[in-house]
Amino acid sequence: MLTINLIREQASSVIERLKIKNFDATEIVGNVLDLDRRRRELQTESDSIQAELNSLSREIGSMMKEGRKDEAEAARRGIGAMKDKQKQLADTLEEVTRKMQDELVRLPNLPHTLVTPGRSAEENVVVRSGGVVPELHAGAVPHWDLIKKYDIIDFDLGIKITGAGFPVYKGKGARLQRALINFFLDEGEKAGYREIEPPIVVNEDSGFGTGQLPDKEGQMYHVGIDNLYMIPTAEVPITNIYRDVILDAAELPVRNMGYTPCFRREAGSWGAHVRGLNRLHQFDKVEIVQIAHPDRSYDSLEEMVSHVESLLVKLELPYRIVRLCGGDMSFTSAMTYDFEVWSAAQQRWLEVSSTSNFEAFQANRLKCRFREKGAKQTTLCHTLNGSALALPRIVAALLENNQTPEGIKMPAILVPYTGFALIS
RNA sequence: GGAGAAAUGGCAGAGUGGUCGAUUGCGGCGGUCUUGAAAACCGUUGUCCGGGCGACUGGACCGGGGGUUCGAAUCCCUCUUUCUCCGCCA
Repeated sequence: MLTINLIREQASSVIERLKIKNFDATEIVGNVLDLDRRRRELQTESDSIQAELNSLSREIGSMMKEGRKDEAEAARRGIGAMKDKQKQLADTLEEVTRKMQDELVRLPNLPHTLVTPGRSAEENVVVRSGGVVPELHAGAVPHWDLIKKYDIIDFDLGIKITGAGFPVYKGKGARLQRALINFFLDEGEKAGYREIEPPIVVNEDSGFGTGQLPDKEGQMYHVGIDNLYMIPTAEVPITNIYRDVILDAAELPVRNMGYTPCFRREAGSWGAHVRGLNRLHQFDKVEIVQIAHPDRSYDSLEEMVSHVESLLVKLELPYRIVRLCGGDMSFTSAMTYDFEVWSAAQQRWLEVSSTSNFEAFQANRLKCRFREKGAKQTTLCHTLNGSALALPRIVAALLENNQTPEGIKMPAILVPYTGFALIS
């Protein structure tokens, strides 16, 4: 959510910058400004009547104390009309404030000035790439065939137990999951992230704090009986640690990470290109989260990008890093880097990480602030997060790119974690 | 799941209808003293929204929401959470 101050002070620049995201904000900004003006007028009026009521009540109090009962009674009778007026003003104020909030949450975050315009993923900017695209042997197949051949991931069993999109990992397949999770967490710890094991269901306040609610309600599994949501990413619980928190500037940046399963309903997104591990309802992911000082949040973003990149290098996967164009960015992001690995058997890039700076957009909802030493005022923090990494497509790429007639070779870095060098 | 008790500022803990945003202690910050530190003493110390160039000033908040009243931290309703006892249990 953008701050009202920003809109009040820089309305035209807000509208201009949102055009990069192909969003016409003219009408909403106009409504917000009107409602804001209205809100402040109402508050001024309401406050002054309330002040008068408060002072009258105090007078009545002292009259009672001094035993001037008749005077008190008279004053009491005169107050009714003023009370009604105040009640009405307060109600209107509440309604106008709520309307303004409703408008405000419809505005996407402003893209950073480096973000280029564009309509779709084709217009994303490739920042750099690395790794070597492998030459596959004749008869190489996509991962959905490999997992059957070696009996390491079973979709049919998942369908039996739960439903489509809930795979069962078996034997070396399960061991590979655990190996990757441990590898990612160990690397994260070396990079200065504190490990968190959060709850994987969250309440409504948390869903609102990171922006999943109310908009993306349908994307989350909802446990109706207790009104809890299954997390779509560890970003939700880990970022919400800092909801309603005021940090010291010296603590920034805060670096946390966590492994969790992630649950996504992915309503309506099934079809071609989502076969096998490419899109699931439940998957594993290690997420890194930073809370940063606004002046240094882009340093944090670069640091996170380097960290994610180092993981792909160590896993010896061919990858590229793209900076999303305005049209491909999420509602909440100010700048996003996507990481894609080359899937040799599918002959396409698979997105394995999305690393973003949300600036103060999320922090404003979360009320996550910091205070400079000695300062009276608080300022909104910047929040950032990135996948480091999501497992399924990494597994898909590892299986496909490393397949040989003898079996699937594990990258050297993983062998101590898996306990085997070959899936055969 | 059953019965009872409770929820107040960073923490501890007063306050049961009338200048209470809230006594006090601890912690934090600033100062005096000291070569420095400690101790002692003095001062200061919540958040949010308005008005004002500013000095300053109005309002809200005592777990959340609603109600009674001229007036609510204090009374009533409701939800949530915590604690104690019983039951169950990885």
